[in-house]
Amino acid sequence: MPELPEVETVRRGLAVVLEGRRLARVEAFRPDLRLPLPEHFAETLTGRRIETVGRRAKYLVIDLEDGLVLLGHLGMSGRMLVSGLVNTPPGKHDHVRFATDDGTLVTYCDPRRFGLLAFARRESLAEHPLLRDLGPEPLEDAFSPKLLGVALAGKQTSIKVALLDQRLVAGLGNIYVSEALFRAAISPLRTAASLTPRELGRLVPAIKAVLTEAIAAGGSSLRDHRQTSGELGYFQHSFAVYDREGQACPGCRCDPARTGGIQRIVQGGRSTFYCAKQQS
DNA sequence: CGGCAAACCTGCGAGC
DNA sequence: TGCTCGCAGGTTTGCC
Repeated sequence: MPELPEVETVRRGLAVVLEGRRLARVEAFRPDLRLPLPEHFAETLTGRRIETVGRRAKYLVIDLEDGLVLLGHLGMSGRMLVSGLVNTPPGKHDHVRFATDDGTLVTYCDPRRFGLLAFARRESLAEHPLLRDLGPEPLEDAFSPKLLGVALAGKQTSIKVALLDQRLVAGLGNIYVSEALFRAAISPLRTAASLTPRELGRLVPAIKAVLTEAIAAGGSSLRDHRQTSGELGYFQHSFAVYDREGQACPGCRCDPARTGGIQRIVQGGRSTFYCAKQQS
């Protein structure tokens, strides 16, 4: 899955081929995604013109004519792949195909089916159940140390788990939380409410920087993420701590064989990676 | 409300 | 080769 940078990479790839095009043919091969595919999914979309391909948090937000909005979430393993038209049968995990009026095929593929496709209306988008509780976009100027401080106030959970809560800030996932906390030199074990203004002043720019750099790299490709072209992102080569248990952290000169290097712990049921020497 | 485990589903690598 | 186990970019639900 895709976190914000991966979804943004996919959004950009889709925008190039979809914006201004009309959907000539839509085929749904199975309806049982995380949420059932909407009734009359293909018929509703067929013939409609796509205006813009946007993003909110980890959701793709595709605006079509007449105020119809298609929401897409890639879950853990979802992909949107762009190709020329083919007449081959869909792959085992290809669930939906969208063909445009100029001969482009977009295939939604998701082996684990944790992703979803849903309809919304433009005029009530912010109130849609999937979007209404989302916190601020971390790359917008409004996402400031002060705003994050308010969101974290009173939270006795760890800062790691708090940053994964999409209601507090929207778009971070397991990779970029570990990476941002490393950059800000803050221990993932700290209580959310315990961060000082000074620390929040490091954390917010760290979040913005790591997301921005990851978007520029086309996201991180560990197992599933692909750009719409099928190419790999390459930000995984820039990880400081994620998936690097036992290795030396880039800021430490200490010998990982002696200090244990980067630690892996479990918080909220998910792996956290950090350097105990640099993060407190 | 908070916190945590389990659930959803498939695939892959490690270890035996 | 083949089995089991643990783990995976997410989110929701149910229980205490």
